[in-house]
Amino acid sequence: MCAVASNKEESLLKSAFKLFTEKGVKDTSIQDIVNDADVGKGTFYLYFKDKYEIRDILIAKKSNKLFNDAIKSLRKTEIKDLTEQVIYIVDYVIDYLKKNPILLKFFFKNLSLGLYNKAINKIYEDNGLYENTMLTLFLKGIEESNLKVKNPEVTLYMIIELVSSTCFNSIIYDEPLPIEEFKPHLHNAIRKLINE
Amino acid sequence: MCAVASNKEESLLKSAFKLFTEKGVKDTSIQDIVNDADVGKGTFYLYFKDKYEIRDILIAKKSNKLFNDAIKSLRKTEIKDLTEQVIYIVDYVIDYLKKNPILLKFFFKNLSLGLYNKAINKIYEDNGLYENTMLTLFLKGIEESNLKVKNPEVTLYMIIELVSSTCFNSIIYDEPLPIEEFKPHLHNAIRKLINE
Amino acid sequence: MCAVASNKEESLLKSAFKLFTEKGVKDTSIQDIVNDADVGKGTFYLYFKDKYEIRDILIAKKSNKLFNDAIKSLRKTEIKDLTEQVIYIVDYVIDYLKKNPILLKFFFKNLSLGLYNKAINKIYEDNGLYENTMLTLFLKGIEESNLKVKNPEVTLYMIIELVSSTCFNSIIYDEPLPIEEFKPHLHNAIRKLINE
Amino acid sequence: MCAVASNKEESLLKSAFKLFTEKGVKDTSIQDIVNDADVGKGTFYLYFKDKYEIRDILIAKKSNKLFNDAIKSLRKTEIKDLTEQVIYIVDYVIDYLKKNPILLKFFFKNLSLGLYNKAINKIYEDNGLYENTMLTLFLKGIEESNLKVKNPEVTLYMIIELVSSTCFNSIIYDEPLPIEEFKPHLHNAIRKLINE
DNA sequence: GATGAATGAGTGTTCATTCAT
DNA sequence: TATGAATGAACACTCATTCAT
Repeated sequence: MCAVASNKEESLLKSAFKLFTEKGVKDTSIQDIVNDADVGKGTFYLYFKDKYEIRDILIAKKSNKLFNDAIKSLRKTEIKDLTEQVIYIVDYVIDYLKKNPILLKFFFKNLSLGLYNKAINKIYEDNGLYENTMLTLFLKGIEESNLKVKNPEVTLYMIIELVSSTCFNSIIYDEPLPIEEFKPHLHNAIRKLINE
Repeated sequence: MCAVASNKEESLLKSAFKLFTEKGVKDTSIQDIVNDADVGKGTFYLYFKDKYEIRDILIAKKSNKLFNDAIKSLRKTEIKDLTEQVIYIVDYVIDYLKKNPILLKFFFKNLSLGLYNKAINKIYEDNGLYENTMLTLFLKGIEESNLKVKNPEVTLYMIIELVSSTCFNSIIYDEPLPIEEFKPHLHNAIRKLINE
Repeated sequence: MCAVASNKEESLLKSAFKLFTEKGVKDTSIQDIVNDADVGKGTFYLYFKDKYEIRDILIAKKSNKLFNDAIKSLRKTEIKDLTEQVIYIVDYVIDYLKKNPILLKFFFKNLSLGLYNKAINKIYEDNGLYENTMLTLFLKGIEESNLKVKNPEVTLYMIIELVSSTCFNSIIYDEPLPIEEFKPHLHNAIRKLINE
Repeated sequence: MCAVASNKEESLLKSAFKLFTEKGVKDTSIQDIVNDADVGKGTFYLYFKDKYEIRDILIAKKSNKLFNDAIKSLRKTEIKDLTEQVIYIVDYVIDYLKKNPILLKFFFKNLSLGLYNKAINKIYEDNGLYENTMLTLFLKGIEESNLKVKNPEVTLYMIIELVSSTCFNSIIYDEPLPIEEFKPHLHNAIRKLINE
């Protein structure tokens, strides 16, 4: 009776995610996806325009979930300082991705974490996924604290880009340092970027 | 007298670069390259393993040239402060890419500016391209100055990743700000990251 | 009281005609037709075997209407000479198709005007559309006049084939002459073919 | 040493013709053609743009050959009267097609005999196939005779269209008459159309 | 070293048709 | 009667790679 997402659509998303993270988007064909989902090829086109639409939907859903989880977890702590809150979330995400390097590769190979990506944002909006973003958290945090951040959007943007572009190499290749050694530098950099 | 790269190889590199920046790597076939270079298709395989090898070689060569040019230009100025030297180079590169957005796309869509990328670094080494890197400049600069930078490699790495990941969107999409408005924030961030 | 064609069937015929003349038969899918008719896909198969059945029905109905209109219009004139009557009808049809080149393409690309086409004639019979054909007009005309036409069916057949095969190129491509310049030659040819 | 048409290209043309006449152009896929020709699928695209290019080439070649043969045969006769020459050629073509109804279908289903078709004419020109056309024969014939034909191009055009559109049904379906019974009517019609 | 004809696995996409509801 | 989700065979077309010359 209740509105359930079609089984087939769900299967396709599941299989696509599995294959994308296993073999990469480029090396996954639509044939692979429908084989794995055990549906007809035409069924794919009933729900998605092409491989890239399903990819973007997956990035939006998965990254939204990850950030929401991070924020939920933050809420359970006593951390009040905004800078430390940001660092907490960054660490939460890093730790999660450290344990899921496949997901890490999937995210980073495909349009960063998507927080500022137009195509992805479109999907967020289409699916009402935008309740608790880092940005709203950050903006509220600045209001509530007595921090003076000149242009908070830009600052957060720089932090996210810095984190995402450095951590990929650090987690995957231990370059320029293994992630655990790199973290303090990153925390330090974040503190400098936030504080005047 | 010295070993000159074969005419054919040179032609292929030239044509590949032209086509990659015109149409993108994905939409350039090996057929396109050999047609433009006016050599046989088999000849391509005499010099390169595949399309991606020629792409990586081009990124290494072109980015090396850009940085060398930036450093040469810096030498002609009177700037002595290391932080300002880094900012000068960053601006030099930004201004260059602003005028060559196609080159920008080519670099950024393909493995960042490549300064810390393994595949690219392999090529640097294979071709002895590593004389005047930003890193040696930076390290020397710190020695000569009385700056206290704890881990200069990591700091420079973070600066480069921050610059490259933010500037692409800024130059191409004016997001989160047009590049000229974004620059002061970037300069500010670089100053914070370098200075204790 | 009498058997009215189902609303759905009527809708499908209407939509199919619209789409066939807009985009051509080949480029119109059954999906297009049922979308336009606002009925379910399965409904199509309730009334028609496939796309080509609906096409043939449309050709039969539309060409029948066009000839009937031509004959009605002829009746309002004072033309008594049979040859001139045939020419009048030919011109009526040409003028109509000149104003509806899309319909022209639809007719001609699909089995001539259908007057002697087996599949189409089958439909004429199935639908009792055969009251006022050119053939009966022509045969009656010969009886009533004192013309000596050896084999009137064959003669009319040749005239119709001549007209239909030449006029398509003339109206659409102005080849070998624009239709208005071509008409006198055609009239002349018809006169020769009818008169001994 | 001498310029031979590639074996593969020749094979493809041969197989395509065989399959087109057996099953029709629409029901022949490129896969069918390359299977029959025993070459790789890519080889097809080395020589032809698509199915329709190979079709048009075949129509041009085959129809050119047929008309040339007809004219050669005419030269061996003593027929001097232009009208009778035209009728001779028409009969030659009809008789040939009567014996090759598959070729007949192939021609007629695809753009008439191609004498006035733009796409086909392009191929004629590209291949220098245009030495002895019916048109040049007809024009010369009129010059040499003392016939008064107002617009010979248009007249010949009408004759060819009349013949081709009527004979198809006559040969294939015996409608409106079997071809041998229809011929006299056709001859008669041709005589009327040529003579003032 | 240099060539380019030949290959065929692989791709994304379409669409007539079925059938459980 | 009416539906439309599901299907999968079929399609045209691409292109990296090979290899005989």
